Amino acid sequence: MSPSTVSQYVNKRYHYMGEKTKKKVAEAIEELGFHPNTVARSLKQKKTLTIGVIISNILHRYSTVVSRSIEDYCYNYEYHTIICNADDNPEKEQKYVEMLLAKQIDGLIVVPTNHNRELYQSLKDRNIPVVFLDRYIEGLEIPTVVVDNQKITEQAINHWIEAGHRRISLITAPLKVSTRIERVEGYKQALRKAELPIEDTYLHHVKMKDVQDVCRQMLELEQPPTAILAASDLVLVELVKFIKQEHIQVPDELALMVFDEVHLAELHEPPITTINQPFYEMGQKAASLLMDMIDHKPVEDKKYEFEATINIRESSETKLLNKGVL
Amino acid sequence: MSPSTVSQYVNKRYHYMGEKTKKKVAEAIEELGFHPNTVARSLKQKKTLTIGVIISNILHRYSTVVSRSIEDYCYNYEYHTIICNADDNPEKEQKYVEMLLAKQIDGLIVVPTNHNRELYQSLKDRNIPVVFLDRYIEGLEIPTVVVDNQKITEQAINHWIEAGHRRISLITAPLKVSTRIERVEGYKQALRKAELPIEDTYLHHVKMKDVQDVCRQMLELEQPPTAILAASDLVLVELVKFIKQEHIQVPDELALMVFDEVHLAELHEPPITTINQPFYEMGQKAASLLMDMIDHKPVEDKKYEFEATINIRESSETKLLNKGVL
DNA sequence: TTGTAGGCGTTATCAG
DNA sequence: CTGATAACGCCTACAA
Repeated sequence: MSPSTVSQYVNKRYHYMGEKTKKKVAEAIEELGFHPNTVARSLKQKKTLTIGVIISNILHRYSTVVSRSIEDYCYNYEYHTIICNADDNPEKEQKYVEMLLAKQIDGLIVVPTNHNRELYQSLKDRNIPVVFLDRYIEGLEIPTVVVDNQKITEQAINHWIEAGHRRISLITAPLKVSTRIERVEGYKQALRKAELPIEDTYLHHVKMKDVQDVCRQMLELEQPPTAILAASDLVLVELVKFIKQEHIQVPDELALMVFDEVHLAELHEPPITTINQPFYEMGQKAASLLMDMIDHKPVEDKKYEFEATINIRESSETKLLNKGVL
Repeated sequence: MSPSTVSQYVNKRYHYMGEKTKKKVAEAIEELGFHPNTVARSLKQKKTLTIGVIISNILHRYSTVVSRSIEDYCYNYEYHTIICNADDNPEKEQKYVEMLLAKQIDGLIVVPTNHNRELYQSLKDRNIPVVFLDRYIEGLEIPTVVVDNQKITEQAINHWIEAGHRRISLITAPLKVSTRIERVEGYKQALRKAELPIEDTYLHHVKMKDVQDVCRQMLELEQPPTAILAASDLVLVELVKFIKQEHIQVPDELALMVFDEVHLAELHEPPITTINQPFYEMGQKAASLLMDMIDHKPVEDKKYEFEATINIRESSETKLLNKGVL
């Protein structure tokens, strides 16, 4: 009984193999507790049946959804995923990319930090199948699965403008990635179209540790905002801490909205309006695009845009305007 | 310039190598864009510098903490982690174990589903370094990092008994694992010591989708409970939904406590008392034990117990007893 | 100090 | 239908 015969058997290429041979092999495998070695197989076949996923920051709830979605998709295709958390750190991102490539992964899904253009370009040059998720990087010709952040933000702000709000704030993390920049753009666009002024005092892009500070600054303004849009669940956590501490009434004194559905929003008193991005579907799409690239099927290098929706709850529906402390 | 010279260089074994040789190698590497192939290296060295982590259910907040903790630890040791989510499904758990072994991981950290004894035993027999986390499996001689769930639950229930509560409820997921069984035991023990009756109507181990139902059942009792301990964040979510729906006043009508710190608890109105398990430290410990096993250092096959603590907040501090609707 | 040869476990190819 | 052989890319001896 030769290695190659066993190999045939293990890989179910035994159309013709003699019954007794099959049986003998099966018995031997059982008896010796033989388990094929994926590493050797990968070396020979130059395929690992594994993809890498680099998440920007696992603390965001949506990261969990995305990684879960991709894993689910791969599970059905007998592909495996290695999930890495770059922690919003370009160096860590680079290290992980190199590690994953050294491990000969067949493809890569990245929520890019946006500070590694050369790295991204080199992936492209090396012909590594790559799909970006959530964030678009200008001029790189890499398929990217995103939401139209500008549009949905404009809609959200419009909702408030139509309800009579005139002093609307947006708080986001630092503007390092397209997602946040587009949200700011949508915010400005909505104000512009309504011919409202764009006040620096209402528009903040700060680190999480500074969110409560800018809230306090706004609270002390002569004309504090009557509504705040939090650009992520992490911003919301800080915002809610502040609101509780200051005993601010939502929505009467201050209206709220937040990007991404989290339990904290749904179960807050009052429930908080959320902007929902279909991250599960987006993860599936990214995985499916990547599989196509790996199989050398043609894939367009473009933005694959998904629709976000606003789930209106009590927190954004101010009843009596111009009565707020903020 | 031969492969071995390059290998020496890449592995930094160039104490004696001639300066010009070093330079030549470095240049060649740069020019050809050479990247060592981990797969081939692993095959030769029979070491992948990778460990597998199997999480029971990624929906629990603590799973995120644990996987993050292990990843952090490994990052410093140049080890990589492959994280798998068994979804509380023993079959999935088994499939992942086999996959990870086929990938020749050097060790395994598992939050076991407890329905794969044979599998666990076979790992032991095959001499695969394994560490269990959060859940203890009787009679397997595998190092296990846990919290003393019985003790901390007893303390928590005692806190309420001392405050005058007489009708205390515990809601947990089905009793498939040691963690939950121990919590029930601690609950019973506290009641027994206080010579209070153990009522089936107050003690529930049900699936998440049934949590609201048992809450409703309890609400309709002649003597509804005055306090409920939720045995996980997932139970809490269901419980809070119910409480909001029924407009139950916490803590005046019903006192609350929950296992595991989550934003929902901290930021709930009123803030919810949490039982905090040091999962980050536990993850670090599990990783460090595993590394020791991989390095063939002696590791005791025992329970490594960590202390949980109770973070008392408003939700558990009923002011006026025996006034509740529950 | 550098180069050569053999082997890690698997599979593809081709001869028996 | 089955088995021998080479090769995947790297590393370790050992030889030069």
